[in-house]
Amino acid sequence: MARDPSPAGEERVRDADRSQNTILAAARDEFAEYGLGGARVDRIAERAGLNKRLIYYYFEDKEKLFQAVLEQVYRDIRDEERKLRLTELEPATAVKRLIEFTWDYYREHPEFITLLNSANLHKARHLSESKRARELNSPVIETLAAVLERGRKEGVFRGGVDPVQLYVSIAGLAYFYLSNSHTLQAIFGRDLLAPKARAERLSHMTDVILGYLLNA
Amino acid sequence: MARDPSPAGEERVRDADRSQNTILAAARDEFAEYGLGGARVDRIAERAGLNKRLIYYYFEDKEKLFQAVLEQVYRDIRDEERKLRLTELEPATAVKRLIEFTWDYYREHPEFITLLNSANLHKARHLSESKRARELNSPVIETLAAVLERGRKEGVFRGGVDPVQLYVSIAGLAYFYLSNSHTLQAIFGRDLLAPKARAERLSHMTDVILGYLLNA
Amino acid sequence: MARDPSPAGEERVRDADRSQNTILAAARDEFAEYGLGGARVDRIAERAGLNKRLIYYYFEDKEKLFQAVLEQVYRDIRDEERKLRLTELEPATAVKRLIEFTWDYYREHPEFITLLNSANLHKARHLSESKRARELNSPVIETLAAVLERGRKEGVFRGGVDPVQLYVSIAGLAYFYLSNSHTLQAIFGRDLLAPKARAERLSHMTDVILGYLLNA
Amino acid sequence: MARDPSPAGEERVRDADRSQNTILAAARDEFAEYGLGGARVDRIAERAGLNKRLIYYYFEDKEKLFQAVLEQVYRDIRDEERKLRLTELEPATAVKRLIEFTWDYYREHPEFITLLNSANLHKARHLSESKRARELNSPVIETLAAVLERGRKEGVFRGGVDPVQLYVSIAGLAYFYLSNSHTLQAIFGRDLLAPKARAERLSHMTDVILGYLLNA
DNA sequence: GATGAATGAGATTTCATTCAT
DNA sequence: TATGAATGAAATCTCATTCAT
Repeated sequence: MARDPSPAGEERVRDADRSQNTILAAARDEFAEYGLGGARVDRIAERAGLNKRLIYYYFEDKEKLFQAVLEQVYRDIRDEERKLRLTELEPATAVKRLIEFTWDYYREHPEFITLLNSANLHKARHLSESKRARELNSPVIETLAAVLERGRKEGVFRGGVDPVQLYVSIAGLAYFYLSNSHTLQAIFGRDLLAPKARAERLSHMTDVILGYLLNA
Repeated sequence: MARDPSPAGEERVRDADRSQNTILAAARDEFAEYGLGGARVDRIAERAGLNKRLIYYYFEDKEKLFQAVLEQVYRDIRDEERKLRLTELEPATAVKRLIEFTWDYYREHPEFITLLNSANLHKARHLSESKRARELNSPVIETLAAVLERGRKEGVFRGGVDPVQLYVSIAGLAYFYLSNSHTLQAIFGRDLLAPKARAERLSHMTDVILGYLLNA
Repeated sequence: MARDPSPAGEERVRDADRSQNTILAAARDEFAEYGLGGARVDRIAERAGLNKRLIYYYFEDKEKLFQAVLEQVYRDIRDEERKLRLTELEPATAVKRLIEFTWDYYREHPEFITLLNSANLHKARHLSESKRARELNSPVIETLAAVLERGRKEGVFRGGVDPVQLYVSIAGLAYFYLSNSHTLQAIFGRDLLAPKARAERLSHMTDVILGYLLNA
Repeated sequence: MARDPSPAGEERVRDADRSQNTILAAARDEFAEYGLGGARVDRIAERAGLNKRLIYYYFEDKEKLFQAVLEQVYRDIRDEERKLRLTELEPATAVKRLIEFTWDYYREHPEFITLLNSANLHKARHLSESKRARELNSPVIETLAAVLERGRKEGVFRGGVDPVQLYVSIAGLAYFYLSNSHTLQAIFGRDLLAPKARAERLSHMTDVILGYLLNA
């Protein structure tokens, strides 16, 4: 039986897809490391092992590529958040789980933090111009609302807590520590990313949020 | 009597100082708006209304200028922190005061936030190379330690609270909300900087921190 | 009866011809709009609704395509000129007819003008390399010679008029006005292509040529 | 007496002026030879013997440079036209003088022709955007009007001749022959720029215009 | 005959920096 | 102290063309 030299249509498509994804991953790393302004298209091509021209072929220009990267990293975190299944846990456990998840995700995806900072430096123009911005809303907000409500009903949580505010607070406690770890270290002289320091931070964050939420 | 075309020594020095400060302010705005990578030396000169060459004359190169800007904005916030006089207040009031100060300062100095983000994107290299990094340590840490200790002694605060962790947490609650306001708005569709939203955020932050600190 | 997926030979040939003509028309428009240097192969493919590769398949490269376009537009005008039948008219009427034809043809085929300008910018290299250049000679020259001779014999036209010079003059009177209408308009502030202005130009051209030719 | 190493202020200014003029001349030649689309900024810098960056320093970008070139060549021809002093001549001599001038100027400045063609290919956008477009109006129009009027009064010229139409016609007779000399040659097989052919063309043009203008 | 993916060379433009005074 | 002119290196992006079916 002879080898078929012409691949099926789907396979051809997959090649284009693969190239696009390779570029996307390379771009994500480059943008994360240098920011939008400091990123170099040449370096992205090099990282991807693909011709620079192909980047323009698929993504039009640097700005659009950045937008594509942003959409991608948001989709990634949302996918993970969707897997959390917080409603199946006790309210306090659910909140603890969310704090841990947030902390771990940010730690394991430092690119997410720098990319978000870059996006905000540009006033999130790349997101507001995105047609998919709608889909990027966090699925956690709704689950967290349910968790808070259940906790309140069961008498363990205080009432009147806005789930968006709480979500932002949890994020903020983790984000600031990790995003600014270099300046904090330069100024305080502590190694904030040493295992012990990291454990202490997570513990502190949990104390703060639960200390606030739990009824005495 | 002939006009003297060359100003006296002191005057020249004062001019030099003024030029330096003008450049510094222009650079701060430019770096804040575009980040280190996106900032343009030409634009800084234009903002300052001074010749580009002067920038190199006084600050050697773009990186050193960025470093000078960073040191300056840190000195500015530390100066303000020093005016807080938290020890003169009741512990809970002192903490509330610190939260409000942090929130207001970040709000009124958005350039501080973007500059810090830029510094961290570059792994705070500009700070660690600075000879004045030592002076940039926050005077609040020590005062906050005293406040926490007094609160604990008076029985109003829980014990075992690390002042650095708390300081970072307060900063984080404010910083993340303001730094990421553009992406948050693009995704949640809320205007986070409307007066009402701002008041709610400050109120929530205070609730979280005091809820955590105060004994029942 | 099974569907035949491959069209019959003749059909395929007809498809090929059609594709070639589609490309040719698209290329003519593109070259006319942007010149040889400014034309984009991508845009030609887009205009033709065909794959870019086909252009190379049929025409080898951009230069050869331009050459093919040039030959085509010359063939087109020569075909129209052949339909004029000037010898069947009175000499003065024949000349008037030629002036009107020239004016109308240039007006209705602005692409002819810009293509000729492009060809001349490149020193007509695309024509001199063409094997069909011979066929591009105007059939009008000979008829015009006959018309002039008859007019002279009948005593209505002056003698000693070179038909090529006259042909070029008629063309020039129309061509310059239309080719340079944009700059003329920018400078004189008149709208040269308004109906009234157009009628005046044709009238003037006829006056000039007949004023020159006709005996008193 | 020591050489003064610092040139006077005016001399410094002249250096910048000289650079600008050098660039302008180089750009004029390049644009004339290759058109706007085909011109290369690199080649302009090379022709000028100056750093490519300087072109952007003085002229912002390629389009603005083209605009500056256009303004310049228009100013040049207008300056020459102003020197004509047609009103001092007999009407018929004045018109002959204008025809000769137009013919000679176009012959000696082939760049003017190709630049105008380029400008028109771009719909004279570079002129209409120019603030100096007003100044580019030909001074000849008014003088020609006076000449025509005087000729009519003296009974040598026909009446009712629009000076703009006549100006355009004279230009057209010369322009078309020279602008399209390459295609004409490729098609007619004549060398249109040989001395004899040139003399014949000028003679023919004069015959046409005066044949039209002069009363019998 | 027809096509989407890919590429190398080169285009315009940008930018930090230095020169010359 | 201050400045306009000038530059080399490198950035983004373009374009005609070819590859692989």
